[in-house]
Amino acid sequence: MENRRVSIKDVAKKANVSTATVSRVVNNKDGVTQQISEKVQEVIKELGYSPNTAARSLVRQRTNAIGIVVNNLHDPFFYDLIKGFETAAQQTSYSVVFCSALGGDVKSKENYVKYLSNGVVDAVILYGSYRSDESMIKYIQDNEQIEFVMIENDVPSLQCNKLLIDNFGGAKNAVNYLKEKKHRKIAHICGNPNKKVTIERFNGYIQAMQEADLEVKEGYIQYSSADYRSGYERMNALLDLEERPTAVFCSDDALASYAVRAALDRGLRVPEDISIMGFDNQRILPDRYRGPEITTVEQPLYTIGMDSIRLVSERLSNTDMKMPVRKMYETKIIERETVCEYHG
Amino acid sequence: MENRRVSIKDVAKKANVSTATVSRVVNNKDGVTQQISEKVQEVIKELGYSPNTAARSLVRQRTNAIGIVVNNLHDPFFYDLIKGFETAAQQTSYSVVFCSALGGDVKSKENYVKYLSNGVVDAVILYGSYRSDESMIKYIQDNEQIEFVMIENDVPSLQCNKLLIDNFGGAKNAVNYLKEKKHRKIAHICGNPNKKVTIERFNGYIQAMQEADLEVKEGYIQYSSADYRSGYERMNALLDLEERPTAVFCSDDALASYAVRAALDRGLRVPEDISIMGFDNQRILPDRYRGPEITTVEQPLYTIGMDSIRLVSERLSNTDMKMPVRKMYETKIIERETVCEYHG
DNA sequence: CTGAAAGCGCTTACAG
DNA sequence: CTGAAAGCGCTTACAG
Repeated sequence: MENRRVSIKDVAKKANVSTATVSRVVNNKDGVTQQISEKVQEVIKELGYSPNTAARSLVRQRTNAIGIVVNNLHDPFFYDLIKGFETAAQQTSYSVVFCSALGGDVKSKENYVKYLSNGVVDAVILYGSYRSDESMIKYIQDNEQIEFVMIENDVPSLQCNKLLIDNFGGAKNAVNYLKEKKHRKIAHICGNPNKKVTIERFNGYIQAMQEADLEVKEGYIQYSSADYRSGYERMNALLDLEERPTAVFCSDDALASYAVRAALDRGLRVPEDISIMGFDNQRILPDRYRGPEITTVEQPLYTIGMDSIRLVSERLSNTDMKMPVRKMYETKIIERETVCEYHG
Repeated sequence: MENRRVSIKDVAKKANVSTATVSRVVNNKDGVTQQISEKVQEVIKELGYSPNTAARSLVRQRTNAIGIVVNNLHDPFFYDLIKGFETAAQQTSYSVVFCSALGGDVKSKENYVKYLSNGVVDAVILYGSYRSDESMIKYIQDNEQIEFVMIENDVPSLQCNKLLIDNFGGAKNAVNYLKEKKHRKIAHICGNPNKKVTIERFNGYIQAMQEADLEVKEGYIQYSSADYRSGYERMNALLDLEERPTAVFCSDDALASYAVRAALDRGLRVPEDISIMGFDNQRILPDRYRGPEITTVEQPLYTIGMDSIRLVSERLSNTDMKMPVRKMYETKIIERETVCEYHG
């Protein structure tokens, strides 16, 4: 900490050359005599010199780094996404850094976006869609000189790259799948009300029910809180209904895992007595869930993680690709243990 | 991307003041007329200016950021650690960024350490102890002008901060716990041979066995590969032994989860027929483990995550704390479902 | 209270 | 092939 870092000047002086020459050998530019180059490299090793990233970024107007920001990095929900990021990161020459805002802390998330985009990275990848993100969105809008990719957040006013998931279609498919299994009384437990995906999936449920001419009975729509644990009470509310549903589609797997617990705790069998379906194909469920494996809708997070980094590195090297990319990823039903055919 | 970012010069020109003045209002320094300050702020808002981090870091010789590097950020093993980092991060004014090297990729890890320490952060926190980390360690040695904290890696030659876990003692406690439960035939499945903790825990096992005058019988020590799934075969090898152990202490929970699977698959009951113990208190086990909950040794990763960030922010503001900190964290036995008393 | 100037540590035309 | 100089975008003594 105390003794100043060794700078390019130090090695220039010691090697009896100009800083320009040192810079050339550091960057492997040709036009330096073999002999001088060797001498310089020797001094570099001796002094343990390595170039200052901030200074370099400043003059190059390029950081060669990519930033990712999410909420709750610790959440195992991100397992596949992060793995995708890591895998692509390893294959690129960019350094990639992750930033995380705890909970739904909007201010902190916005600060990270600002921090990153002001000269610490060349591109930022943003996961998630909170309805409270507006001021951040506004900031991004005003700073379009950096590459942005929004994952799973379709803000119409934003001209940046978007990697989207077909939540609406996925939810419809879930309901249709339940319908194929002969269920008619299908309920829905909505997810975190702050997240936009919740609405998209809710709309998918409604639409599918309508198209299938299935009635959404009184009480069949249960609104959970931001805490997925509330899936437990919501399920209980459903089970208390006079006209109990035979299947329930939950907005996400964490919620579904709690719904299953509730059913099990009431002595019901899942899926024999009630079918339960989730969304996400989250391979790691919260709080040591050990019930039956949850039938769900998969979103391809691993692929999206990979694609986002690749997209950004391509765009960063091809300065001519100007139009932002917009891509929608399809979902897939994963059949497991919590849904079976209804025998009425 | 195309149109240059707005710089301090742009706002200075537009506001008819010097860049010095703009800088003063941006940094809330007093000595600027109310009137001028307001004018400048107006222009800043209008132009959407925010200061460039790289430039600022360069002149301040301070980045106000902390970097963390781990292997396999996606691994749910990090749940508590990351949560600790996040929590402390939220309470500090530093920006914290995570970097991850996939697998045991030493080169990539080293590159991240270099990248971060060359002017992108003021301190780097490093988790983990691979025996292959030597060249990285050497680099850190040569660059002690930045704050480093090594978590769970006691490199004697390094003069940096160290937050250590008492793996040796924890392993001893595990064996003693098993002994209290009347087990005499206690075997051990070693962990990833590339990690130093494996050795420490192994040594703890040996030492405790000796002190308790318990025999380490032929075949009682099984060496797993770097893949925790090999816990399965290692357990089978143990169960094939003529003199079968009645308890096995595994080097980590992931390994233990596979050991349990192996026992269960052979029709044995856990713990009635064989007791199995892990290490880590990893709350999320791999591959949808659904066996009995594993009795284990907890390492306080949440606390360590918090402490490391706090430590570093303190040291960064108190320039006089020169001696690096070295702290050892104790472990704790967590009793769950995979160990019971032996009735011989 | 305000600005001109130096400097943080680099890179890169431009001369020679 | 090599170096002097300008400049990236800031901040901060130093004058005034």
